[in-house]
Amino acid sequence: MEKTAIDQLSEPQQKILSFINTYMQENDIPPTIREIQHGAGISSTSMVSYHLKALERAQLLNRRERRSRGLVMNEPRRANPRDMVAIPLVGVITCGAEPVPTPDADTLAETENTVHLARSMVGNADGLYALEAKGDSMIDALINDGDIVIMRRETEVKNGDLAAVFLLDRNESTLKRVYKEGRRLKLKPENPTLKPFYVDARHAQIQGRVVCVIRRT
Amino acid sequence: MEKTAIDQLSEPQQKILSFINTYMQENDIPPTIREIQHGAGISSTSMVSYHLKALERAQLLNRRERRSRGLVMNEPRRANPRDMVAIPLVGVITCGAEPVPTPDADTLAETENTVHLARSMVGNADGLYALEAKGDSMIDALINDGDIVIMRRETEVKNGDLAAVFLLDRNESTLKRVYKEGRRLKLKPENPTLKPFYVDARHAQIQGRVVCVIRRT
DNA sequence: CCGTGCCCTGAACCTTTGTTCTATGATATG
DNA sequence: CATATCATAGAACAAAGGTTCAGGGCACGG
Repeated sequence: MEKTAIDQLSEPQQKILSFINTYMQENDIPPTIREIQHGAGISSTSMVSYHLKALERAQLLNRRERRSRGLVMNEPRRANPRDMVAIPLVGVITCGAEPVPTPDADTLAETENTVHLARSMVGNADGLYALEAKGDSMIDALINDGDIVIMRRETEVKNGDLAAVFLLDRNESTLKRVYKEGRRLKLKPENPTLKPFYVDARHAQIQGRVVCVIRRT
Repeated sequence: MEKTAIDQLSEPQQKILSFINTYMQENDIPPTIREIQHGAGISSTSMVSYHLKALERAQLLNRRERRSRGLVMNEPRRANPRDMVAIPLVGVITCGAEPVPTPDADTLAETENTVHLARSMVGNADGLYALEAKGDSMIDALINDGDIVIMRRETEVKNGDLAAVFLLDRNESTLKRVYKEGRRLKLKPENPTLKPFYVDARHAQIQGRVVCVIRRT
């Protein structure tokens, strides 16, 4: 029974809470005491302060003392909103031929198409870019036409990582799980019904690691 | 050549920009002028103001006049941070037997595991829940062990939607593209190398629509 | 040499904003 | 009834915070 009884808050407190929420929706930053006062129809700043203390006791928000706009909402349902990453959608993976494009700074700057993901899904944003899969050729990586592949530009990967590998002798790139085995690489399709195969490590070049695959339907 | 040349900003301006970014990462709200002053090692508030004006001209940020913490970052790479959805991870899709769990309000409230996605990826948050795929049995839907499937609870779907269908006669559920054809349903595996098959519409029950599939590696 | 465009200093000014204090009812609580 | 406790009003204070101004140095091209 110790859950925060959001329903049995006094009416002004409910008003304050909902005002704060809509305000933050619109402005991205918390309101000031006086903005709350007017927005929630409270008569004085001291009353706002009074109610805020109550809401703080009820664990519905925290405050940073004496900082302007020092409200911090306690909403477990909402992740840290800053934790979103925009990933540039820089190109297309086609039949496997031609190297998967690895973008440079210029192409990144020109990209207007982006994919948004929570940072918790992809970690650090450095070197991330997104590719759209075209055609059925990536089927052995369980990737379908239209899927979005999130890549991180890297030249080395750990054993078992799913990576984009450019095969010099075939002049094509492919997405496979990579394992170093002496001076050759074992490339294992993501599709468990298919067999792995092997290439000379000197004829393969790691282009990036697959961080995430997304299929929108 | 009219692109915002982020590289040729003066050193103090770069410092200010990067300070604002780290500050907002940590605190969720923009810094004050004086916080910038100290954080970026600027000698006076007027200098901060001066540089902020320059950055504003360069379209790198906007300001709300005379509002405390009135900075608004202009980062095309960052979406509206409020547009993130937390989706409860309610269960597991196993071998296909037993219905895919469709959560009720209670189980939703108890969920502590959530998947965060940009609203732009999934649309409305209503009825969304997430399932983790276990085993290789979903291979014909191009879904692998460990993949996260984002579902929206629905009982009707449009032709061609990827949906979870519970087959009464086999007592199992499966993810397939669904097409109505008279009084039977065509169920088409997501894997283009496999053939579709047909079931009597009265023996099939739509449980939800697949909104998105996510593979983290 | 002079204007122009930066970058900078130091200070002052005034609004915004968080906090606090006193006084006043209303409502129980014994 | 006396006395806590809660909700409220109004005002004032002090600190935080945004803005502005007068002035100085430095480089560079006319």
